[in-house]
Amino acid sequence: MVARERLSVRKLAAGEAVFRQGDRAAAVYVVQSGRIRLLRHLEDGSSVSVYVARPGDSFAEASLWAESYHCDGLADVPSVITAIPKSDLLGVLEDNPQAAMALARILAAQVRISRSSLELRNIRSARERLLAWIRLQAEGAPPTVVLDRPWTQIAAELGLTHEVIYRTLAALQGEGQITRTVRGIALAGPPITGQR
Amino acid sequence: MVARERLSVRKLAAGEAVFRQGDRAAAVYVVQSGRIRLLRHLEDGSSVSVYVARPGDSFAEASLWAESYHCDGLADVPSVITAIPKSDLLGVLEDNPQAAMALARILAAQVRISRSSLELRNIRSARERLLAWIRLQAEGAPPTVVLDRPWTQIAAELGLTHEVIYRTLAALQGEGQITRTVRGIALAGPPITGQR
DNA sequence: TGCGACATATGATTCAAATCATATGTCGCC
DNA sequence: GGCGACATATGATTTGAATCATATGTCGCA
Repeated sequence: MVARERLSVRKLAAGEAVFRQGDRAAAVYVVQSGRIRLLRHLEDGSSVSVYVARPGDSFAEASLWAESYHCDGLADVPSVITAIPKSDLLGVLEDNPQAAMALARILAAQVRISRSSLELRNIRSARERLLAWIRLQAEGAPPTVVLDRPWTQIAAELGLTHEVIYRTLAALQGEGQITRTVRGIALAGPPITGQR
Repeated sequence: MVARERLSVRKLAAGEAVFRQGDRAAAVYVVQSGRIRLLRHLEDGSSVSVYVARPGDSFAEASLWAESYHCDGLADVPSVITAIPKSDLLGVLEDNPQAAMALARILAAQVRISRSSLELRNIRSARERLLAWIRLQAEGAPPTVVLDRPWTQIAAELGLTHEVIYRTLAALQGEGQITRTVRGIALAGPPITGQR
């Protein structure tokens, strides 16, 4: 493990940036509390959310081999994170195979997450895309999924406008496919068993 | 390195499967020649191409920690691959930090690739999406990009129908934005410099 | 050499999501 | 407690990609 003295803790207000796209890559981070969103900017001014790190998650691991960050790291809500300086981490990883393997495993998981988003994006129909997303959320966590962010944000993550999301939610509820509460949503019908 | 005897070489015909979604995960692979496509199946019968491995690339690294493959591995063209049995590779990685770090680095690169596809998918307009894709291809490799697969396949990778791709190509060419040759495509205007 | 599978190409039509508009609801904060 | 920012919600209209149709071109192969 890295000596505790080297780890610096940062507190961030909602909307504050951990780093900006193009900044020199200096550290890998772990979320203590709150939520950090990685946002990539496109030339036309729009942006994509590529990852959302929650408590316990690390982010910006790729900075270990990159000169600069290739996306913004923004706090969605007030957050506390730990920064692990790049050089320190590289040192530990280079003579600790367990640690290096743990990192590889984390990265493999991220590949899977990212590919899942891609899979979701391949579903053309807004209705089916949203349903698939809800099923993903419900997997292993039924019966009611509690949302920790507004639908507007979820809409953007799904690559849909919030208008379609609200309309589709209304339609699905009308059909009895889902039931909604203030900050929650539940699938009707047999719950998904979390096998795989 | 893994003893040569443990590595088995497999030759695949075009269309042949290295493994199928759901098969027990037994090995990680390296492409010697040809091209292997990872294809994930959706419930509705459609599918997404999540990765394309070319000579020198490894694939199915996540199988190291997974019980079973979560996508098909299909040879696009006649291919030769090397299989590295999971247990052998785990053994090597566990007491060779350099190897483990190399794996982490490969995985970090895959995260970036996958996030790039996601970025591309976020561009709504077929025209802009295609242009962005061409720019990505052209990056560092100008002036003419030689295509090694038909537009129909590229269309699917981009999440567009081949009809729109052909129409958009025709339009872009008409505007003088691009020039096309039999198996090639070139951007008009100042070439992209490969800095980053 | 000729058949079959598939890529390239383009026209016509449909359709679903984006866009534009607008209203109400919620919540933090001065 | 009232103002402003933003989420939720829904209607009307536009638009661009999907779909359906069809034709020609290319290439491997029997």
